[in-house]
Order: sequence, then C-alpha cells, then structure tokens
Amino acid sequence: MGHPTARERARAEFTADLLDAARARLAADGAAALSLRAVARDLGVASSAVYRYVPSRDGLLTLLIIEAYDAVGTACEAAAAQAREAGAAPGQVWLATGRAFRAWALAHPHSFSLVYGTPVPGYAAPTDTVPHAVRIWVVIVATVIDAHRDGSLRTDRAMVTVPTGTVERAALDLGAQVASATARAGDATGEQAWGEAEVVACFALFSTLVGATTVELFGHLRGAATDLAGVFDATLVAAATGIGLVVEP
Amino acid sequence: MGHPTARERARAEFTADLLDAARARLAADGAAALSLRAVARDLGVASSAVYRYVPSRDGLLTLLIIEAYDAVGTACEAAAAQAREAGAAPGQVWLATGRAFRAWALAHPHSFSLVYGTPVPGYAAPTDTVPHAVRIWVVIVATVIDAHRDGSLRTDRAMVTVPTGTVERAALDLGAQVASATARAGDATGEQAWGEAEVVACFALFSTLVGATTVELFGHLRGAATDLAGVFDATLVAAATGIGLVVEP
DNA sequence: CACAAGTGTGAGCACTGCTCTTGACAGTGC
DNA sequence: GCACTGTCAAGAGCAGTGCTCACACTTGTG
Repeated sequence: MGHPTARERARAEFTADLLDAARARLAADGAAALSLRAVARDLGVASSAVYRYVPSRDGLLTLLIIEAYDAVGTACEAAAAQAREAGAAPGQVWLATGRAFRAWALAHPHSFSLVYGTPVPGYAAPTDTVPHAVRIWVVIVATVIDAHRDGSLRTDRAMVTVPTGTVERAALDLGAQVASATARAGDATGEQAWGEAEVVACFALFSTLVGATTVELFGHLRGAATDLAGVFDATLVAAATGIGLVVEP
Repeated sequence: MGHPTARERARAEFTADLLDAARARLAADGAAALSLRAVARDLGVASSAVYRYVPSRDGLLTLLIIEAYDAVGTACEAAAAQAREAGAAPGQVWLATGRAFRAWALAHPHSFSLVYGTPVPGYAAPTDTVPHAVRIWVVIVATVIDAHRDGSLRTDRAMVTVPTGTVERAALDLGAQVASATARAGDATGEQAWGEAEVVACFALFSTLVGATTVELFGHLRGAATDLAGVFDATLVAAATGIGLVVEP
C-alpha cells in the first residue's frame, strides 16, 4: 500500500471511468434504461469485463444511489449552513434547505427518481445506503431543534399531536444525537422538550419536501402553474406553518 | 350493433381477460417488470396475439394508468362524500380523503407507483389520461371551497402568499367550475374570493398527500416510526393547518 | 524464472418488445 | 354451395438485455 502498483492504479481509474459513464447514462436515459452493456460500449470494452469491477447491475445501481444521497445531502447541508451563517432564522434555513433540494432534483431528475421515486422492482436497497440517506434528515432535524431553542417553533400554533409510541427509538435517538452535537454552551433548555411530536414534525416536513418535488418533477402540475418555484416555496412555508415553525417573509 | 356478433363478444371477453391478467401481473411484479409475453403466457396464448388487442406495451400501460386514476379517484370521492354526508367539517373531509388515498395506495402499491411514482422512461402519458387524473383534484378543490364558504378556512392563520400570475388559467377555471357546480342557493359569497392563493393551497395539500404516501410506501420511514397511520394523519393535519384549514380533533 | 492472481474477450443462455409472414377460420355476396 | 374478404393465432426472426464461462493474455510476486 506504500506505492500503488500500476494494476491498482489502472483499476481505480477504470472504476472511476465506469462510474462516470454510468452516471452519464443515468442522467440521459434514467435508471430503468441503465444498461450494463451500453455502459460497456461507451467505455469501448466487452460487456463481460464490467463484471470484474461491479458485481451486477444492481450493484452498480447501489453505487449510484449512494452517490445521489450524498449529492443531495451535501447540497442541503451547504445551503442550510450558509443560511445559518448569514444569520437566517430557522424558518428561512428550512426554506433554503428545501430550495437546494428542489434545485438538485431539477438538475438531476433521474438521480432523484432513483432514490425518492419508485423503487426498482426486485431491488432491495442494501443497508450501506442508510447512512447516506440519513444526511438530509440530519439537516431537517437540526433546523427544527434550532427553532426549538430560539423560540421560532410555536408549538401552540401547530396541530401535530401523536400518541406515545408512534416514533421508533432510533429516530428519537437521532434527534438527541443532533441536539447534543449542536448544543452551545449554556442552552440545555430545549433538550428535554425534544420528543415524539417534534420527530413527527420532521417527518411532515420531509414528506412535503419529497411530495412537492415529486409532484412538480413528475409533471402533475403541468398546465396548472406557471411559477413552479413560487408554488414550491408556498408549499414549504405552509408545511412549516403547519408544524408551528414560523417563516418570516 | 343491435346484437353483437359472436366475434365481437369474443373480442370483448378476451380484452377483459387480458386486462385482468395484466392487472394481476402489475400487482405482483410492478410496472417496470410488466412483460407482454408473460401476460400472454398467463393467458395461454402466443405473445403476438396480444398485439391484436393492444397496440403495444405502452398502450397496455396507458389502460392500466387510466384504471388506476379512476380507482383512486373513486375511492377518494366516495370517502369525501361519505364524510360530508355525515356532517363532517371540511377539515375532517380532507382527512377522510387523505386516508382513503393512503388506503388505496397501500392496497395497490404498484398502481400507485404507476401514476404517482417515477414516470416510465420513454413513455409520455397520452392526453386521454388527464380527465381521470383530475378527479382527485376535484375532490380537494371542492373541500377547500367548502371550507372557504363555511368559514373553517382561516386564511389569517395561513402563510400562503403568491404573486399574481403563478397559477395557470386552466387551474383557476377548474376551481370556478367546481364552485358553481357545488353552489347551494344563496351563497354566492365566497366565489369572488376564490383566487390564486386558494389554488396554491390545493397544490400544497396535494403535494403533501402524494409526499406522505410516497415516503411511507417507498420505505423512507422504515425503522423510523411504528404507527405509520398516525404519522400520516399528523402530516395531513399539519398541511391543512399550514394553509389555514382548521381540523377539529 | 515460474507460478498465481488479475484482467479482457467472445461465445452462449434465457429473457425482453416488437414485426412480419404464414396459414386457418368466420362472415358475407353471388 | 362457393368464393371472397377481413380477422385472427402462431411462429420465426431481429435487436436488445443481464449474466456466466472457458480461454488467452498481462501483471505482480515467490
């Protein structure tokens, strides 16, 4: 491992090329039409050779799924961080996150479909995709926790009430983790107030985010609205309002 | 045309059998895996024979799409009508509609994916599907109009504000149509108040409906919540609250 | 240098959607 | 009753797919 052998370097390079080609094909034709043979053709290589680098077509899809989760996660993290650093209130941070999500989806529609659209039949996402899928959740949870702390989460305006036990342990833990990770000195105030209702509020935000993007991207608003970005913003603001997160104009 | 010839009857019967078989295959394997040859095998017939009754695989898909839109439309219409007749307030009617939508989606996941999931690549939905797709919209619009009339739409609590011109003419007209169709004697009050903000509110409701169903059905809440129905309800209530539609408990 | 591991090739299997030719049948006019 | 016309199912065939395998070749290592 000191100096990589020529073979190892060639392997890494070819793997990268393979992923590039696959990504291009995905962007051009969509996941369902992603053909291993076509990728091999693009690379000027026999189709069977690809199997030296990727276990199967589904394995290749898994790699692309992870890439997609990471891409959207990075975009949303960056947008949220930037907004937060600019001094935006949690409501505005949420809006910025959602806009980044939408922008990424519009730029990479097939990647979006791959992760948030219809699951590929007969394909079960392996567990190694989970940590990448969680990144967007962390952004949302952190924003809601922020709102919880600074008072812009007006739960009195919200209608989210759920019986105890609706939320899985792991989901509650994620919130606690994020809370302790982002805790600043001297504000242990809000921690014990983070409960199931808050987690469900995050679910609602995420559902609306995915729904608004899906509806627009898959053409269900075709011929219904001209300013789709405006409709998207309004939908996000409505969702925030619904869980008691005020968004100043 | 007076009495159908034996040939016509046989054709109608076979077409019905074909659709049954295709629906079964769709329910079992999903749209992407829907194979015309497999359907032909199920019917004990040569694959080429199927093309006498259906123009292509996409044509078959179109028939199934229309069936799906009609099924979900019927389910939601029935649920909304029943709730309304039972004297439920618009908020509760919305909840009932959403629950019917979710129930249908859970019962027919592949049909849901077919119409609200990733579009089949290279497949452009023909315009004859539009009237069937609109039915669910009519239900939502009618409910919001109802709320508009009886005062349960508290726009002062809502944050939905959009600049003029975000909504397409056709969408506004649909609202006007539904309003005049459901008008009772003596309440011409709300009509002029039906504007772009209200249409956008309907967009938001629909987005959340599709989003909440998608997220649950496609497994993005796996391991996150135990009572998925409760989370769904909470999401719907939050969406309603967000547009100013109060939902009494 | 020799052996083992890694790598690309092309043939092959079973499958797909779709087209086209072939041959069989039903309904209709003479 | 016979011939014509339109409908129909069947089967071969084309081009494509995922994937496996035996083979030849290159590379790294003992």
